[in-house]
Amino acid sequence: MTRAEENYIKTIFHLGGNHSGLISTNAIAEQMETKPSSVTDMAKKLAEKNLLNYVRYQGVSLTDLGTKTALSIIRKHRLWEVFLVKKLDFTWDEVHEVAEQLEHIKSEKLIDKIDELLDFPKYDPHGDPIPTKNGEFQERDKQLLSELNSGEHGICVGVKDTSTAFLKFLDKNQIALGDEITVLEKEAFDDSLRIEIADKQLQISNQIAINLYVKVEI
Amino acid sequence: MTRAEENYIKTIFHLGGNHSGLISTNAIAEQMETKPSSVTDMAKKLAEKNLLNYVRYQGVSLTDLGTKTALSIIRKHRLWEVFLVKKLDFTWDEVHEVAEQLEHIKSEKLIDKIDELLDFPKYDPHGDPIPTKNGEFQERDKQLLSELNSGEHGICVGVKDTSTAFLKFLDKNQIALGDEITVLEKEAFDDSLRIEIADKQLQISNQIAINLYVKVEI
DNA sequence: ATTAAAATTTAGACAAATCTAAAAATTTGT
DNA sequence: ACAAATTTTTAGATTTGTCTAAATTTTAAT
Repeated sequence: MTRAEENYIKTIFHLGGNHSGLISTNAIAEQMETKPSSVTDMAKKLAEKNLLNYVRYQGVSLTDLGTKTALSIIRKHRLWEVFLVKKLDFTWDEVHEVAEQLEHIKSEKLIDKIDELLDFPKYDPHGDPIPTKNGEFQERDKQLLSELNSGEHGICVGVKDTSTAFLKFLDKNQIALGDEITVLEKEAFDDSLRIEIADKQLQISNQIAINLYVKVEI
Repeated sequence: MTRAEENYIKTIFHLGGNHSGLISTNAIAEQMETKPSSVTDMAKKLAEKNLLNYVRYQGVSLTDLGTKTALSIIRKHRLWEVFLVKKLDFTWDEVHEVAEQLEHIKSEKLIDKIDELLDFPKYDPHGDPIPTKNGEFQERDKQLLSELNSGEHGICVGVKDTSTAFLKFLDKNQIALGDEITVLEKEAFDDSLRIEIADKQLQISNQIAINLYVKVEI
């Protein structure tokens, strides 16, 4: 597989192309910052290779082979991210760009050894789950912080937005994965939250709360 | 720089393109298993970018910029090789193929951190020197085992042939970098050698001796 | 010094991945 | 339901890196 093909497969997976519905040419083009006509060309090519189901004028979905391929690429991406943070002291906002390159390295032995070196991590630095070698993919039970009500609390387990700006904001405010967050008050007017984290109180906007995942203790 | 461009620059460096003479189109084509006409095209392109001096019908040599670029790629290649052997338990015959891919990853921070993780190694698993970040490149004082006479001895510091076949042969015969080798007898008829290594005696052909580098103690 | 052989370059073609502009199909609004 | 708007596809062009075949230049031989 070429790098371009792998990038299409990965993007389609992230857009939900394995589930019921079809993903539109436009949606893919927008996500990949390319033109719909380019997507059409590639869709035909990948359908030919049995990686996609492609229905003209309707969109695409991943075949089983396509899904397996996507999971393999995502596995590599996330393992490399963990490697960069744990072994090379990269910060969580620096890893994406480099992992985008490393995910295309072709060597099964390499990625299995990296997995072993890292002691088989289950989540990447942003809290996203790492598929196993067999393509098993366990989505963590989580919800957005914005869905919590006053008095409820949870453990911060991931971010939705992985932009540098957002990640640096979290660092600055000392919000990290694993921290316990309690919602003290929810302001009805703008949906901002007053939260307690590590014995400190903090006021955060809804924009922050809809990009932080928490796991609620039962 | 594209991957193809980087591969040309690296190959030209290995063919000695920084030194006095010009490297022929044919030599490059043969080394890269491509056609001379393709090399001509690329030579023009790289000359345009000030990486090569290109004289029509004569050949190419690297400019200072080209040499600097080549050293940067070789540095990455060799550091990744060390990483694979030291951190991921690859054998020295397995590393080349993967390092050929990893050397093209674009991130200065990444390779500097790998360098640091490995504690700034000076030589790769085949005994080849690793250029510094500034492109300093210290060739080790070494000679071929075949150049030694009876009774002389040296430390094994590198291999000329890095093929799997040769490296596996060395492993099988327990010849490793750092071992002391003494030439007991040189057979004039076929230039084969009887050597002593780690208190064991071994008969090796000239073909082996011309591919093993040793450093002679003064 | 010519000529034959070898090496090198040019010209034209191709595949991959992309684009623009025009055509076709689908969706939406009334 | 049907015209308008939107989406998608097609057709044709472009770039990168490659190839083959023909032409050119250099080298080697007598």
